[in-house]
Amino acid sequence: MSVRPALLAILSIAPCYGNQLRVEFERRSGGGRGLNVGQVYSTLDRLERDGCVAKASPDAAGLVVYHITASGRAEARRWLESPVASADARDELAPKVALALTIPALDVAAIVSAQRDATLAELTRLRAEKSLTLERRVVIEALILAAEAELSWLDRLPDIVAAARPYGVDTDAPRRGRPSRHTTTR
Amino acid sequence: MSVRPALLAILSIAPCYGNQLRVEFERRSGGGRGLNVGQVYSTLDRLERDGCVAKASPDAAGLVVYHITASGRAEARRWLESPVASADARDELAPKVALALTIPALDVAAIVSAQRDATLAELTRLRAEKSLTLERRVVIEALILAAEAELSWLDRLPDIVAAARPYGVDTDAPRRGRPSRHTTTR
DNA sequence: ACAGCCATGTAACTTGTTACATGATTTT
DNA sequence: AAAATCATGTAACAAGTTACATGGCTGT
Repeated sequence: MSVRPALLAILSIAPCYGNQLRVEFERRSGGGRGLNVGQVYSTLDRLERDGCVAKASPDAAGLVVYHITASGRAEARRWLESPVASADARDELAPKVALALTIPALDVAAIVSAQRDATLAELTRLRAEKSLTLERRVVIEALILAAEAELSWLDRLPDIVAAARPYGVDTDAPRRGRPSRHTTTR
Repeated sequence: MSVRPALLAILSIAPCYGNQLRVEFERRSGGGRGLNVGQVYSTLDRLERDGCVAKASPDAAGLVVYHITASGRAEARRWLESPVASADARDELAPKVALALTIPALDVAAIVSAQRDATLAELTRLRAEKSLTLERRVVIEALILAAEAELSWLDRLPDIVAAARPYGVDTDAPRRGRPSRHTTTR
């Protein structure tokens, strides 16, 4: 999953400092991807340069907290709400939905529904393609099967969520990796 | 699909010049990905720096032809023969197999078989994972469905190839995009 | 002749990745 | 006190992407 929009999405929940973002990223995107801290800082630099986040001076504990800006919040929402392009959907979609599930006050069902539409459209397009070469046919067949699997997964999502979260579990605010004496997150 | 090993694999068939590699790459990897020529040249620079290819002086027609070296050939073979890691398999595998199908004297069936073993092992591992968090469960489910789709595709491959290539079609040597008066490829 | 493509590059930029340096805090 | 971890960075590099400059060749 691309790092930049994901960090922005996490910052749209609550301000975070650098290393906290790494922890939250891994926790909320379903693991499977270790994120190097260094990349968090360089991504934050670019986000700040682009006016998506603002850097606060180190607080009493020496932590450098970043806040999201209005334009950053808009970019995060755009990313969350727009379907993943089917080309890179394979490794991009599931972590994104996992992350979306941890964001409060977000209509994940609508996002999933939009994604379903997009994937179905793509599947139709793929099936209609009159593939000429063997190579193309081979690739098309893989894309079709992947799109079908993606649809199955999208349809199965409500059950997975319901099974894991019978009543509604608090997954709201970012937390520190290890408790410390510093000011708590909120 | 990653560009570097793919270019190397093409060069293992026959020497090529820069723009020819772009054309061959798109033709042999089943389309779906336009490759910028600029990237071909910078990739060739790195390959030359790493001793994988050697640059010839411009020929009579002004074309700069690259030849693969022994170590480049070894790298290409390693890439072709080793299964794709399941993390990035989704967009990496199909184009790679498509490309492999266009390489003469290559045991594609063995490659596919090795890939099948790897994917099956991965699927078993995924199913065994005791996912704790909802996010992880969501991702795992997507990976399982994708792996199953991948297995279906691998199993269907012989039929696809047989259907498209009843007798055996020549897909050997790289060719120029447009015929020209220059020396032909071989 | 002129438009368009072929072919070779170069430059600037984005994203991702690893390794390292530094200091503070926490645990043992 | 020593070791491990937390936290903030920096530097170097790999890979991909786009845009542009240049010159030659081709087709109309």
